[in-house]
Formats: sequence, C-alpha cells, structure tokens
Amino acid sequence: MPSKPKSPRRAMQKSVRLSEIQKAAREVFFTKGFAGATMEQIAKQARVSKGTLYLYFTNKDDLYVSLMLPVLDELGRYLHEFAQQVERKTIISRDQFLSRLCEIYYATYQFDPDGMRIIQTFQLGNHFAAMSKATLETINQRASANYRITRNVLLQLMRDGILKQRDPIKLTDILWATLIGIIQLEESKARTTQKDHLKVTLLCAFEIIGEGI
Amino acid sequence: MPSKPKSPRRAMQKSVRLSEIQKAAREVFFTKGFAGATMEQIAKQARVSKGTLYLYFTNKDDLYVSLMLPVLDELGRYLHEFAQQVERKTIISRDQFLSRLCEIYYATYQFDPDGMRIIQTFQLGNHFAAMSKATLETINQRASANYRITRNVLLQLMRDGILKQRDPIKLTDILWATLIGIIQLEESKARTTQKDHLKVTLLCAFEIIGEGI
DNA sequence: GGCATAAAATGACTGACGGTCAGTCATTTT
DNA sequence: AAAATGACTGACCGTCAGTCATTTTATGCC
Repeated sequence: MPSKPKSPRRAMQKSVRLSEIQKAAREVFFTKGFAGATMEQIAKQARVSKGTLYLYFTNKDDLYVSLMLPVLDELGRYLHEFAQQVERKTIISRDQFLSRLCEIYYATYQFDPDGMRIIQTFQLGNHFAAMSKATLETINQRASANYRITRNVLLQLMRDGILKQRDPIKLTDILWATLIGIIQLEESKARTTQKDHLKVTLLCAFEIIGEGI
Repeated sequence: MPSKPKSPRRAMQKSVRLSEIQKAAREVFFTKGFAGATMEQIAKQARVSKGTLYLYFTNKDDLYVSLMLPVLDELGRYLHEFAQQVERKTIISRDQFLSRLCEIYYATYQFDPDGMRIIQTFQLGNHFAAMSKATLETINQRASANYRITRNVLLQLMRDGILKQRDPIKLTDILWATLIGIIQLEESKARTTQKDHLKVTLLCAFEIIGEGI
C-alpha cells in the first residue's frame, strides 16, 4: 500500500522491495505454515524491519493471499495462448481439447503448488477475512478474466461442433472443480502414502469427462 | 483427553460436557470464523472455564477439527445403506447408481455445510498441524472406512456389469473429488452472487461422468 | 556541497489471545 | 466421618500481530 511514487527511482525501489518481501514471505510461509510463520521472521528474511511489511501489506492475511497472484497470472498466460489456438482452429477434436486443457491445469499446478493451495484455502472462504479491499479486487479481477477466457473457448468449440451443446458456465465450473477436487484429494493422500497420483488421476478424470462432453 | 472414568455418573457428566463444548464451539466458530473465535468466547458460551476446554481438547485446532466427525459419520450411514442396496441388487443401472450417489453426497453436504468445510480445510493440509494424535487417528479411521465402502460398491457394480471396468480406486477418488471441487467453487461463487447452483452443477457433473463410466 | 522537506524505514511498545497449572471443592471410596 | 479422587477454575505467562513516535534516507533547490 505504498503511496503514489513521485520519482521513477523510488518507484523502482518500491517494486524491488515488494518482490523481496513476497519472496521472503514464500520461504517462511511455505516452510513453517501460515500459523507457524511470524511477521518478524518474514521481515528478517527480507532484510527489513517488521514495520516495513505493513507499508506494503495491510496485514498478515493480505501478504499471504497475495502469493497466489503469480499462479493466476501463469494460468492466464496459458489460457490466452490456448484461446488463440482455438481461434486459429488448431484444436480440432474433443480429445485434443481435453488433453490440452489437462496439460494447462497440470502445468499451472506444477508452476507453484503452494500458491495453488492458497487459492484453494482462499476459495474455501473460512479464513482471511481481514485482507485488504485492493488485494481482493485484484484477485477477483484476475480470476474472472481466466474464467471468461475458458468460457469463451468452450463456446467457440461448441459453435464449431467439437463439443456438445451444453451450458458453458456449468461446464467451465465442472472442469475447474475437477482439477481443484483432485488436487485436494491427491495431496491429502500423498501426505500419508508418499505417492503422487495426481497427474494420472487427473488424466483419468478428463478421459471420463471426455465421453460426456 | 479425560482420563478413564471410574464411576458411571461421572462418565455421563463427562460426555454431556463434551457435547456441550462442541455445541458451543460450533456456534462461535461458525459465526466468527476460526481466527475470529476465541477460546474464551467458546468457554463462556459453554458455561465453562477456559481451562476446562483443555481437559477435553488439546488445543484450538483440535477442537475445531473434531467438529467434522458428525459429517463423516452421517456419510458413513448413508454409504452403509447404499452398500446394502447394492448387495440386494436394488441398484440395477448406471444412472440409478449415479443419481443415488449424487443424492448421498448432496445430503451429506446439506447435513452440515460448515462441517463439510472443515473437512476440506483439513484435507488441504496447510492448517491444523497442532491437533492431537488421537483426533487425527479417529478422523483417518472414519474417512478410510467410508472410502472402503465406496470402493466396494464400485467393485460390486463392475462385477455385475453395471459399470465399465475401471480402476476402482481412481474412480472413487474422482467421484469424491468432483463433489469437493464443486462445493468449493459454488460456495465461493455463492458468496459474491448470492445464488446457489451447487445442486444443479453437481447433477450436471454426474450426468457428464455418467456417460464415461 | 549544504540545507529543507518529504518519504521511507525502524523497532520498542501494546493489547489480545492461546495455553498452563496450582489450588478448590463436590463426589466417591474406604 | 475421613481420605482420596479428579473435574473444574481463573490468574498468570509467553508470543505475536499490529501501531506509531522517532530516525534515516532520498530528493529538489540554491
């Protein structure tokens, strides 16, 4: 929440500090967990005083939640590229569509599993009531942009006769929900069995769904 | 955490206290949220001192997480009944199977949405590192019992030729994951749009899945 | 370079809360 | 009736998120 920068020099410093803080926050939050991490530790890791953290984020929740943004951006880039491919009629079959989408979702997860988990906790809504209006706004804006792209891709493919005519909103939801649900389940199983079945389960799910869309 | 009861009178009192505390905890946690709720408030609501809470639960996490148990039990009852129906060959088609399972899942959710959310947060694994070994044990035991029933139902239906031959473990996961994912997504949407599409989306998902299994 | 002013950073401080434990007292046992 | 038990209490402690008066640093002007 720094005020408007006057000089470009200061603006640069600000953005550097910001990402330094976020980098430090990642390290501390993701090794100690949200409750286990303290603002003092994060400040130390970022070579900054505790007070400074509060110049950039309104509170602990806010800082934590901000770490999901790179994931949303990464997903956005993938989806954008995907939409272009669909536009150019490069995607010409249902299977192709599904395996591509599955890849995108999996790549997004792989890009930052910890960030993905924040998205889920956030979406669950129980926690993080205290975060700033601004951060909430940013998140919603990015998320709904991604949502819109996916829906448009589906609409296009339905128009082209590649997918069955269905409610595109519901379908968008179901595809994303499948990802979310499987991540949640498989991560929880992985914690006890040490085995990673996420990708194969996801593939299996998309194969099953493939026969119905 | 109460020690072994000697007299039945005392044992009765203990179990009454326990459920009084859990009832109070529900009220406070579910109106103020996990972080917003204080042990002091819960104690007050339960007409008990703060110290007493710690005779029944090792810490705040433990108390919170214990509130998911009724949901697991309820699901267990439904699934048990379902398994008996399958045993008796009352379920004779794929559609019948799916719509029944969908009903069960939805009923479980309806039984206690707040408890369901705890299951999800717990499954996510970020939070609640400090809960007691005993509670963790209980939860895992109930959860895997439910898991086993579902898998056996699927196996039976595959043997009977009602479902396609598939990896029953993956399929169990995918069905549950679909529920979890849709709950998460639709609740998050409901928070902003005030509209409840959970059931219709779930039905749609199970219809799509129906064509692939 | 030196000074004035504004912005940024600091860290000592505070209040709130999770968790503890020595002590109390009703109930049960002897 | 005396002794033992154990459920319960609440004052107390340590920790930590968040605040704010003070100090440090950067910028603009002469």
